[in-house]
Amino acid sequence: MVMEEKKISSAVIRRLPRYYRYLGELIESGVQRISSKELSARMKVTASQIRQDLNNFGGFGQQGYGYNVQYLYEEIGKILGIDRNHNMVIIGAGNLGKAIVNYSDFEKRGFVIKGIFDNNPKIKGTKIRGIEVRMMNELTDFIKDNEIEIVALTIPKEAARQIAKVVADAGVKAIWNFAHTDLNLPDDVIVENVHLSESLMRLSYTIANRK
Amino acid sequence: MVMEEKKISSAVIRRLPRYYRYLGELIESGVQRISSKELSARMKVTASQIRQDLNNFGGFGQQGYGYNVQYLYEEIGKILGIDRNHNMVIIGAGNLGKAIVNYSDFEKRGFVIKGIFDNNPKIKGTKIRGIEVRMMNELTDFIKDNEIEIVALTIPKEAARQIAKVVADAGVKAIWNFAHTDLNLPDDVIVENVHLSESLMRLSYTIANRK
DNA sequence: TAGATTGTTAATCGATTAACAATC
DNA sequence: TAGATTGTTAATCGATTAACAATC
Repeated sequence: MVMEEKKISSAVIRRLPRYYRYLGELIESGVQRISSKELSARMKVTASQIRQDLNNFGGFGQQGYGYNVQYLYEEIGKILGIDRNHNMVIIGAGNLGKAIVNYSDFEKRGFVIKGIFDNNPKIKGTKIRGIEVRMMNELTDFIKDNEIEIVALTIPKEAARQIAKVVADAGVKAIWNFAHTDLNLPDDVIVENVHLSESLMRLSYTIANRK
Repeated sequence: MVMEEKKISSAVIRRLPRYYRYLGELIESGVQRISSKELSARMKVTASQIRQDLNNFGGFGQQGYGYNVQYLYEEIGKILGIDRNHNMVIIGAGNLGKAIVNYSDFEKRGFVIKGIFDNNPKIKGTKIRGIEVRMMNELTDFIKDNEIEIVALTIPKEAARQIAKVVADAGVKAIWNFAHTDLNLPDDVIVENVHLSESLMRLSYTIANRK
């Protein structure tokens, strides 16, 4: 019997990491159980939405009680795939690349930075948080040898479009794209975009159009 | 007679900067006119959506012809509020703050970085792209004296929550928040979040759950 | 047991897509 | 004029909210 997988909407997926973050903070402050109503007040969403969202993945709560914070936190972690490690490389050792390398929380969540790549020979062999900076000609072999799943692109858009193809061919599963361009790649390569200039323009729109 | 302003949905606003980016690239490649059909093919959205989105703001096209690329680009720029300058300060002179300061495209779009603030006395008075690093005690006066509209927060979450209140009181219009927390501020302060860890978790979700 | 709160169905609301008359 | 393509209304689709029976 073939399981008919219910398709989870991207609206739900967008909210999951936020639930995870709030649950993490609840754990830190020693809260052990929470109702959808109380969580909804903190997060400024409806309790109904929380229950609907969670029930896409199964019933994690208990009638009359609410949700066990620790348990729900772990379950959402599993759903998000951060219950295991993901090997990652950063391409572009500029400020943005360095910022990602130095942000230790990613590693805590299982995103292990195995290498940093740049095209500037002057910084070849230098280290950022103990991780060696390598040149681009090593990239394809490095991806294969180190089972790299994720590539973060913090380089200009023209280079990003070109390198994206290279790393897709090398077999990475996903690209975390900070370049100000869309990447046209085969469907089996996941692309998650962080378009900072678009974010800033949305902010500007809101300034310009608020009552 | 009071104008009944039609509320623009956030889904539309999210797409506007992307239209703007594509139109900019069309201008660079010398394209002078484009139909919604052709643009839809490039952007991988429906032509119907493009026409609906644009018609929230007025009729920019011409039947039988399509849209004048330059004109539409400028009109969307006006809608996004980037037809004028916005003074900005960056709080946090770490790698992420530096990345923003050094990314010259923001300035090209009218986001003028007037100051950089940090709490590390060792870098007081140093310059990043010619802009002086100042200490936090100068912040409130600086915001008022320089008509700062936007504050980018690239500092840890605890500091971000505290400084957000300070700059809101100082009268900034909007906060571009890179800290891994939500900011609870009065409704008249606009907050645009860039939660990198949430972006990375969505990517991880997609890896874990793809067919 | 009584009260609380979930899981889930139904109702509503909003966004996207389709269709086509208007018109350049 | 004939062809192309917009602007806009109508139809569809999907997401959010409300309601409530199930149950801890």
